[in-house]
Amino acid sequence: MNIKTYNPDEIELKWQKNWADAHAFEAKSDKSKPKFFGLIEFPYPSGAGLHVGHPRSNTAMDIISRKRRLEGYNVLFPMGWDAFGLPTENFAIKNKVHPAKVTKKNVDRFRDQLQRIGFSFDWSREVDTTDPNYFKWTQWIFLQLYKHGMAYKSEMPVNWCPSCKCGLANEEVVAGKCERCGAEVIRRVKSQWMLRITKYAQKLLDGLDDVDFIEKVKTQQRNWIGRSEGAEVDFKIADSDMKLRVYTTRPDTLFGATYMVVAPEHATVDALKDRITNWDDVIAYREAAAKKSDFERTELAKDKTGVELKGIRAINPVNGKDIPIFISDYVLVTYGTGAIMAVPAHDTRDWDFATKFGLPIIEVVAGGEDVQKEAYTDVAEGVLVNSGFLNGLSVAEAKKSITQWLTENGVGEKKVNFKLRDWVFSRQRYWGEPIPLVYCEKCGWVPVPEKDLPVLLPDVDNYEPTDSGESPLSKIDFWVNTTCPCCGGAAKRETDTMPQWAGSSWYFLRYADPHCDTDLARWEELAYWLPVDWYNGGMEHTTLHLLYSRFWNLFLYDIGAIPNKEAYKKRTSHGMILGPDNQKMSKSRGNVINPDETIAEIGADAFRLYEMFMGAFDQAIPWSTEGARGCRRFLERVWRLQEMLVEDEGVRKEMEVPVNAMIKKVSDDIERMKFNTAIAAMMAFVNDIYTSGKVTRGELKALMLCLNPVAPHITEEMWESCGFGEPIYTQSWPTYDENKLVADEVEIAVQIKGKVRARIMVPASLTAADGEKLLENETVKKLVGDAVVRKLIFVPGRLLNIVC
RNA sequence: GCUGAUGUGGUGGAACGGCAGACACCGGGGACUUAAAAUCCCUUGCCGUCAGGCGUGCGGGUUCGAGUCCCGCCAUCAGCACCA
Repeated sequence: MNIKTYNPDEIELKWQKNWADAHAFEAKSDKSKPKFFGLIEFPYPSGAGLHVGHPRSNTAMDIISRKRRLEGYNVLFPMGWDAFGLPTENFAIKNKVHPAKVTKKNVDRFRDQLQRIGFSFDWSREVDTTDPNYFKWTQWIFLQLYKHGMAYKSEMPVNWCPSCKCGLANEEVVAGKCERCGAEVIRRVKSQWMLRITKYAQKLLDGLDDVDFIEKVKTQQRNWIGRSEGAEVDFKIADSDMKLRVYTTRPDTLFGATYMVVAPEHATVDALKDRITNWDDVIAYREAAAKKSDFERTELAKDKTGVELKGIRAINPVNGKDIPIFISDYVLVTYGTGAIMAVPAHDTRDWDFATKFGLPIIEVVAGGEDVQKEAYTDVAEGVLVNSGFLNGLSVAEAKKSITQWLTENGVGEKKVNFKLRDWVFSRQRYWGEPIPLVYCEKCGWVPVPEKDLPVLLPDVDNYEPTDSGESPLSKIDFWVNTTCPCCGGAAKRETDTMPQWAGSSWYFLRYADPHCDTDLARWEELAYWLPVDWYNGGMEHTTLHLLYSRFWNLFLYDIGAIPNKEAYKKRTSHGMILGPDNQKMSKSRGNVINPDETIAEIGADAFRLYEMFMGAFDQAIPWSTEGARGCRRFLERVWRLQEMLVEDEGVRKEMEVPVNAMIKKVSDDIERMKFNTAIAAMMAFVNDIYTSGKVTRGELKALMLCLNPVAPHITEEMWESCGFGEPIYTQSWPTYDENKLVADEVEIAVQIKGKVRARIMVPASLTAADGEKLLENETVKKLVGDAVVRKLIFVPGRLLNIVC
């Protein structure tokens, strides 16, 4: 047989065209088949093009999707573009082009790159968040949120990035810096649209119990939502009718509260202004605290500062003692009630503060060391002391008892708090979805009627951000000025746009029915395709996109807009690909690997193979150009199997175990995302064939089917040139025979007291009870010698351990 | 500080409590070549001439048997970080 040399360029382009012409990977409308919806995060089409990180997640889900198709599923594996966003806008401003043009160019480039890697996306369902037919529904969802009281405008301090000239969500601030540009974030009071995600805190938490997310994703979301159970307690202000309410998770320690602390901005401080004798100090402290950025506030965390509010005292409701009140920025106005009771004996921060200010430390939970030297915070052990009717109780019992007491006496109650904050949803930017509301002097905020959606962006030349913090849209009079849908009078459009997270918060729903113009997607399509069966993506989105989109999905379910409660059934995560120097890839380090160049050198199949073989899928791995070449070498070896092909449709007796073992290993490992060991199993199989000197058609077919999801082009080409029949994408996933996974004879290790002394061949049929028989084996006899066998452990197929 | 993860050859990494280092990369040797590349074969944890010994971050423990389980440390990475 005359075999051509392996030419990936040629065969890869050939098959990519074949698949496209045959619509091979389009999801079928046939709903009688079981469905599989595989999803990966749609990319932001940046000007830089794809990097080698993208294909890791894509290839993994492509492999799973291709396997599912062979297993008989109706598969939806879509791709789209999360195309609104700052870099495009900045590039457009700098180069004086419209962001829509930049987006189109970038999208085309991304699409070409993805197609060149041979992903089996259903391109007929491509979505683009900047397409008016798409963002019409993003705006529609916003209106539903608004109508259900889930969107509100609020005058509040926001995280402001002075470089992007834009407000940021809490989730977008990393260590006090802007997630995108790295500039120091400052606080700025602005009127912003907010989404009431806090109302869904409990549902977002509960939903995690019903889904199959990898544990670290669940943990991170739980921590971010930050539920805590405790109580609110009222402390009377002495000689007045006023009360100061605190939140505590340790109501059991109420007898140990020796002072109170309120956040500097707390309203009660102003209400008591006339009675505070050191008001100047209070003002000075407040101003100093306000000037600190969030970053400084955390940096100085260990060093507690504060000012006592002189002239006023609070009364501890449980024992009537009067105690001093301080302001300090270690208490946050945004959490709980913005005020705390301080129990220095059992809280580290209170202890630090009390020590610095010479305040009394009273032990109320016994069991620790000296509380004058260190706070005792253990809640599991420890017994209440110095606490009146709580004495002798455990912490858990005391919590229950005191909470009941507080409720009965009308001075407090049980309370659940969350760390989760509402979502700042306004951006003062041009390249985003306009918020579909107008402001009318007479009617207030009025939603744009749904029939008038989408609200399009005005087509103008100038959309630079303003220094005043207003959106660039605010300068475009013809767009801003409109009529009130309610009274018909003059009104102005909202000029803020939505954050980039808006479009990505529901895109998975759109894939079910991407061309629908009557709904965000038709009910029956959603009912069939959703939820997403398997969603793979980056850990960096755990508390951003993944949480936001779960929130939108839960909300849409609650208002009856969609049939599914949780968005994603299963979530997994891939590790990052690092540069060859083991550092995060970045332009400035100069360690970025370009996928186009790699594919030009070794081909898309080898590229895909290496992306999956390089290491454990969920761990960060440095790129190795040599390793990638090794994968090309493997494919060359596979290609040359054609020269060794013999006319035999079956599997040779001696190859039965290798073939069945490979099929089992590959089948199982793909499901566990252990792609590296699945590939290793195929390599081992190819090595076995080379050792045997030839390959039958039956053996080669098995290999082609197993390898196809990872290296689809070369396998289709070989399948065709060997005359194996219709293309692989129309075939079925191979099955294995349980009875043919082990040979008749197996090698086991012989150990004496746990140390390996020899290896012998024994029949595979031996069971654990047959250990005695092995003492008759010549090798074993020699090892044991005259010694008395005291114990014998035989693990069939593995080892014989003799204790003597 | 809290939460989670990780620690195995020169490198990436394999190992249901059962033969540590599968599968690769790099390196070494050989074959084929006028030569090189490609390819094929052998070799490749460390120490030792052999016998053998030592080896999975460190120290203990459980077990016939521990990379794996338990206790106590150390280091690295990621996320959160004054959340009462």
